[in-house]
Amino acid sequence: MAKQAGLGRDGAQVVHKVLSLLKEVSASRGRGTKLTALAEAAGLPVPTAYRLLAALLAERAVERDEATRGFRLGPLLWEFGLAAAPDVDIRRFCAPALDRIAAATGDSAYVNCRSGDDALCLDRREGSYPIQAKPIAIGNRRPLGVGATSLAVLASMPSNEVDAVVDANAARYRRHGLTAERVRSAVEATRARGFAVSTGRIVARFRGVALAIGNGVGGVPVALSVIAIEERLDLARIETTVALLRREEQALRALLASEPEIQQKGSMP
Amino acid sequence: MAKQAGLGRDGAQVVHKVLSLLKEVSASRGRGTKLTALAEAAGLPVPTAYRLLAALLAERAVERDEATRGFRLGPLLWEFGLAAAPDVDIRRFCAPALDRIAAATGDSAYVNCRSGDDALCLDRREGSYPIQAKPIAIGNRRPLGVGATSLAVLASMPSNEVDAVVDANAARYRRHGLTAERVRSAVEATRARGFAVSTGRIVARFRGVALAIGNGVGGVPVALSVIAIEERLDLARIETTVALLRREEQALRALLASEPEIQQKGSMP
DNA sequence: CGTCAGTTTCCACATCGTGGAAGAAATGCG
DNA sequence: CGCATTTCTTCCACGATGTGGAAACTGACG
Repeated sequence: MAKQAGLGRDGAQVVHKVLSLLKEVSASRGRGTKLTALAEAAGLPVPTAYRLLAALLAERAVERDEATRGFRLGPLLWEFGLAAAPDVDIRRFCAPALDRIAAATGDSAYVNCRSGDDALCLDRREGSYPIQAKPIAIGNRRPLGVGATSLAVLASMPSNEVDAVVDANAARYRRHGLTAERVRSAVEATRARGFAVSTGRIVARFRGVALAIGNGVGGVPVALSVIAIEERLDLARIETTVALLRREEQALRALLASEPEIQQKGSMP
Repeated sequence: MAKQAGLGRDGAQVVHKVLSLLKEVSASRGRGTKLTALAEAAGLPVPTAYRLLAALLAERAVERDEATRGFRLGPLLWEFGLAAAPDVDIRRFCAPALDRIAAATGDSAYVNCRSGDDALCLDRREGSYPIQAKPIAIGNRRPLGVGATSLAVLASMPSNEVDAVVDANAARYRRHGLTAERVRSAVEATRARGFAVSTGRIVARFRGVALAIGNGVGGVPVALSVIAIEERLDLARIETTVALLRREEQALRALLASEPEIQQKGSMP
């Protein structure tokens, strides 16, 4: 009753439900996400989510941690991933820069890219500093605008797309203690400032700074970031870190400009 | 009308249809598979396949090659793959062996594993010989029993599972010029012989020999293979190649026995 | 042993997907 | 070229299939 759109939608809404669920399953790292949480996050009634997840479970598209009863993505999706090598390998393209950033700062460094209405963690390097921020693992996703890296990605997109995405995500922001309004002004602030910092307390006690790579890599919005505990990322350190990020960003941008078409068909080695 | 099962199946059959389609999309390499072919292979009416694929297209789960009108897996699935790191990294485990095999023979070497009723190409090395067999790319799948590598995987499985799989695949074998009968006797022959050779002409002018790794890696049936043009793989050469494969297989088996739990959580580096 | 959050089953209802058929496009062939 | 053939896309009446509220169940915790 009262789906979301009342207009002549094109068929196969189940596909959308299933993929929403899978996106939520891949949203967080660790021992998996509980049924109830997934259902709520995907905007589905619990029994519906249950039925779909049960079907996905039978096909090995998701797994269930017997201890915590949490769902994670299953081997079938990993297998599909093998066959679905991306046309532009953003990950490989950014890897050297990531290495240098993590080495220079000693903190965790991340690359995120846009994936629909989400930011996706493409890669990560752990620095040498004893207290590491690992709130996000490779493959995790969160709504565009939630968290420093994600916000940097969002802010680098054309304004009309930003509007569309923020509207689409409006409901999801609540779960992160945000609103569409706050995200919109955070985008403004990011653009004015030239880089992004964490919006609110996404993960307590951690702070991040992030910088988008020009207007994307191969048409896909991308951002680099450094995340560390609050105490460590004080104003002075933010300044140095941003300078470092900007240097790497410019280097990557130069590379983009020189190479006619960034390396194609990267497969996953 | 007359689905396949008439019994009180558990819900969400759409999930099965969607995943069948995706499996077929990932079955073959190259510029993508045509709608009609996918529909037939997945056992769905064309309009149904069309609707589902259109929905998947809108969500970036599949892409369409504008030139050939063929479907391939899309970036969303690659992204899911990032988050769905397998518990046992068979690929990494077999990599050194693959390297050695390809180097020693000069031909293409493959690792396949079981994935449901399919064999999945996990990894591949190209040898130095000028004429290379590349019928199969990483991530491609075919029904268990079709092709040397796939047959070796199948034959290494317990007999009751073999029966179940062959029954389930019966309809699909036709599309490869095989029957359940022929596959069953090929399994017998493989077990008697100790290794598998290509069943019929899967890919014209090529021949393969394959050997399963004991009874699997971390519970998953796996096989190694070498594929070359027919002329090259004559009887004498088959003997040498099998000996080489067997040596590698024994080495891997020894490794498995020594390591308590083969490397966990391999992610995809 | 009672409470509660999370999970699973149930089932009457109607929505949503279904697939045959027919209309468009694209492709092949004479 | 223009007709024939294949492939793709849209349409739509039908009813099977998925839906989701409610209720039973499980087991963790106090």
